[in-house]
Amino acid sequence: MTDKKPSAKIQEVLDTLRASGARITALRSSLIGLFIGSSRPLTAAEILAELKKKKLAPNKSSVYRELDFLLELGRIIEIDVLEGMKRYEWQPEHAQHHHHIVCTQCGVVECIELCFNEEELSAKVAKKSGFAVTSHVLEFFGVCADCR
Amino acid sequence: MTDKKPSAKIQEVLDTLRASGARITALRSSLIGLFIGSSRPLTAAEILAELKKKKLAPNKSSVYRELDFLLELGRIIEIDVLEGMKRYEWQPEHAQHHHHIVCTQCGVVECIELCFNEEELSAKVAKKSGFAVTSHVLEFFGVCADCR
DNA sequence: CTTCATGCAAAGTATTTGCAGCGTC
DNA sequence: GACGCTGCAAATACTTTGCATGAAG
Repeated sequence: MTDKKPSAKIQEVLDTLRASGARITALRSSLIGLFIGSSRPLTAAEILAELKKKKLAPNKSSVYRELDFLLELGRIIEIDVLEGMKRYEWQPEHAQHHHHIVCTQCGVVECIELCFNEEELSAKVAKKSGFAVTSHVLEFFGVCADCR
Repeated sequence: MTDKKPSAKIQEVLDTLRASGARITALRSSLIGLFIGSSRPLTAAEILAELKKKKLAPNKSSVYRELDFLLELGRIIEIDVLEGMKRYEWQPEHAQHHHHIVCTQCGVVECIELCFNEEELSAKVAKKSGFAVTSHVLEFFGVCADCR
């Protein structure tokens, strides 16, 4: 699968959704566009603000419901970097498991990929705890280059 | 420093607090006792319930304020395992940095110590992101032995 | 014209704050 | 008796829900 222009990518997603019986509404397509165009995870408040800029101004309930919808389909995932609110991140088809680093000064959140054996670590944890380990969360905190 | 009976340990903590000007109240000593006697991180609601069992039934504001108090002193730390509420964990004097595993069925939270080089990992992240990495959060999810 | 999606207002959950009174030292 | 601590009620922040209306297919 080759890379596509964002607009083509959005169209592809919308087509798939429509084919599965979902309606394509202004909120839905704008929100998906927003996610695809964003390299960072977004909060509900940020989404609301961004959509307002685009003259959409949906109700917050609708945004939360849309997030639930995309979550259930696995199109986005929920992440939590201890800010007291959740962030949501688009999952490209072959999304690689990755982590985030949060600037404790300005709050910016960036994605990072790590190259260490997380499988092995999970296996260790499973052995130690007796749990069947299904997932994990690993987030870093620090001060970004700009804030230093 | 040798191990002490919980009650002796509590007394020691209370003495230090008193010496620094804090008052020793029923809530304060019970809460500290609760933390010292618990091997797992607690939520505000759990604390409230436990104290009620001990016929204390404090107001939730007081519990939250007491948690803030202990947090500022570094006697407890805040942890977040994506439950929508915070957990608080007692920090023994030479507390070792560790992690948690949460059962996605019954919600039980256990502590685990990992033996892998987290310093090294943080350094890698710092290099990759350009951030000055100050801390990280690593939590595991799975199904506990009882729930399987 | 049938569902799915939306707006609105109200409720829910976790936590915080202002303030007057009480308890510890 | 001074000052820290407490209860209470109200406020805040984020998210969820019920219900009637609206729009996509």
